[in-house]
Amino acid sequence: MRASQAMTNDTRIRAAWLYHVGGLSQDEVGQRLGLSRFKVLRLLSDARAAGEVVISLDHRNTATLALAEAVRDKFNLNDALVAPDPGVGNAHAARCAVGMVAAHWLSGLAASGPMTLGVGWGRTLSAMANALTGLHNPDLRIVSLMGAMVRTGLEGPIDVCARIAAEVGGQALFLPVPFLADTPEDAALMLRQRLVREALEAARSASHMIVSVGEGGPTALLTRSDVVDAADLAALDTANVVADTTGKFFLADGTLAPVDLNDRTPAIGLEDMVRAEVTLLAADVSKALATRAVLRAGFVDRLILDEGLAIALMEDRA
Amino acid sequence: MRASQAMTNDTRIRAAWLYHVGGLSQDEVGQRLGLSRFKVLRLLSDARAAGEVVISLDHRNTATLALAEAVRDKFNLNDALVAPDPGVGNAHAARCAVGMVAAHWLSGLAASGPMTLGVGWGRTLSAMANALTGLHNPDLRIVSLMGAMVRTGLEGPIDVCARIAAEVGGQALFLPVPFLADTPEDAALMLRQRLVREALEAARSASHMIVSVGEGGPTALLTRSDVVDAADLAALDTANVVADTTGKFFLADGTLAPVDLNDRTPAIGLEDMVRAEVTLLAADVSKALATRAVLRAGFVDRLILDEGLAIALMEDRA
DNA sequence: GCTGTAAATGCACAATTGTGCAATCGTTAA
DNA sequence: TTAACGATTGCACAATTGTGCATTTACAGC
Repeated sequence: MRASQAMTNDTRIRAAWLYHVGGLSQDEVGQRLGLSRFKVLRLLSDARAAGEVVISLDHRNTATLALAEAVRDKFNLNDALVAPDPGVGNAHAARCAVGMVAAHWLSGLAASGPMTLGVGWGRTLSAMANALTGLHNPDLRIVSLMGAMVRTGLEGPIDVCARIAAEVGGQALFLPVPFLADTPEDAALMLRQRLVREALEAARSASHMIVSVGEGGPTALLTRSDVVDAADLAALDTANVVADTTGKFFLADGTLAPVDLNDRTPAIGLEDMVRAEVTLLAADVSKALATRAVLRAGFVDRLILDEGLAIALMEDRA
Repeated sequence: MRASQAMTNDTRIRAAWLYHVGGLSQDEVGQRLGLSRFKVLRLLSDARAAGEVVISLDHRNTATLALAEAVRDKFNLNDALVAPDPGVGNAHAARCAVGMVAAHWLSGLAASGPMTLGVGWGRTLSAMANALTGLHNPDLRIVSLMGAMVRTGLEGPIDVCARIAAEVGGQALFLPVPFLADTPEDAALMLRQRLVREALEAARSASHMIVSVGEGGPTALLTRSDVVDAADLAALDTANVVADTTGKFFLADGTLAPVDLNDRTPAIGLEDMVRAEVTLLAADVSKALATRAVLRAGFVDRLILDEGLAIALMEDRA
């Protein structure tokens, strides 16, 4: 956010309308609003960053439809959606693409009737929240499936959950516990708290869950968020953990890793995920190994991924 | 649509992704897809025209919120929504703006549960169909409130109805009669046909209706669509008709005009509109007179209009 | 095969948009 | 009051995007 405090949202929104709807040039917008062209330029990119301007686009083309079908069959899924290759090798673009497709799918799913939706966290889910538009359902309950991080940006469990709820006009529920407890006993104790149990109950009863896959390794977002310390990191490494979702760490064969971290994350259990209809978001080829591991765990019903990752998975690469 | 037949949607969609999601320049997109920059340029504008790329933006700013409240109070409405001024004086931009706000409102309204939605026709409703995205509700029934035009573009009753239904994944129902019958008796006869009665029944039972306001005068879309002939036009003129909706022609004071045209348009009746929750779309200051007339008729619950028209209405202009 | 017509393409040029950087403004701390 | 710092602004220039028009291509009718 570059704009000054004095420059209210109003100017930004007005500029965005003049530009995008009215089709005026930035120069003309500037004249009309009494601003320099440069100010308008910056206002417009702020508006995009603030999510006041959302572009959504069709993703159905024969290549991705065929890929989706192939992925669905290969991994025995109910459904698979493939976002077209955004053309740049970077993971950020892949996350945007997957987020956009996921947002569109969610709009269709959650359009009607009351529903409890469990959500994970991460940059891909954050991208989905960004792309979410048009969905408005006050009877939607968005519940975070795991504890909170102390310091994150827009990607933490609470942030993702709250942003989705705000956009759809529904209710947000958080699990009021830290993402990671110091000991398994502490984690269990936290989950026994009355207020926590209430939220946990809601999370467990979610009919649909949307989670994303983490790499579990030292480069993953999780391990870079001050959540796991050096000792835990070493434990993950020696145990050969390759993936994580919803506070669970997995080995390449899809089994839960024998690390005590798995008992120290106060969150819903695997059995809850088996019960619900789980949609996994996976963006970027770098997630190939991790995605395969989570899929092997057997609780995923629907996979939304980008074209590059889909191809990698089909070719048994990386 | 400029693209050749051989150039499938695939290329267009792929180009749009590379450009909008991937952030590549048109040149880079061209290289990657083996096309010239110019081809890409045209592909992109086709994609926008085809509704494959939809941009939606926030419209809430203090100025329009205040205006909306003022309009609501002045005309005793349940609700009013004001789209920000798109900055160019032309009516097309105003229609886009109103369409966008209407689409967003509709997404919220029709997100959940089964519902029958009656729709009118015209360029503003067409703009709404264009801007509609994210709404997916197979239990939605879209029914046209009036007969069909023989020759229109994307704005005719059938087209608007079908496009909305296609976008939301719902069912479309048409009134299988011409917009205008030769005599009142013919109109009545048509409405007695079994198949027509069925559709009419659905239209009458619609809980919500979205219609737009026509000017009724010689410059209006209706009078330019080959529907009304010279004699009818003269009748409208001498009767001082200033507005029309849903096949009804109104005088400035909001009463039905004493012209036989009002008995020759096979459509739902005024009493049906009183029963339902009616949303009126009105775009551009040129509709000020007509809008006021329709509002006086007393069946409108919600008004969605653009800033310019709202100001004109508040100032009792035109 | 030939020809006329319309669509599609590519190009030169015009307009718009984006970027790095230096100048300016405002604010805080000495 | 001044020094110092960061945020904001505007500018020159670079890159990208859009347009009118001439040229090529595709194709239907003869």
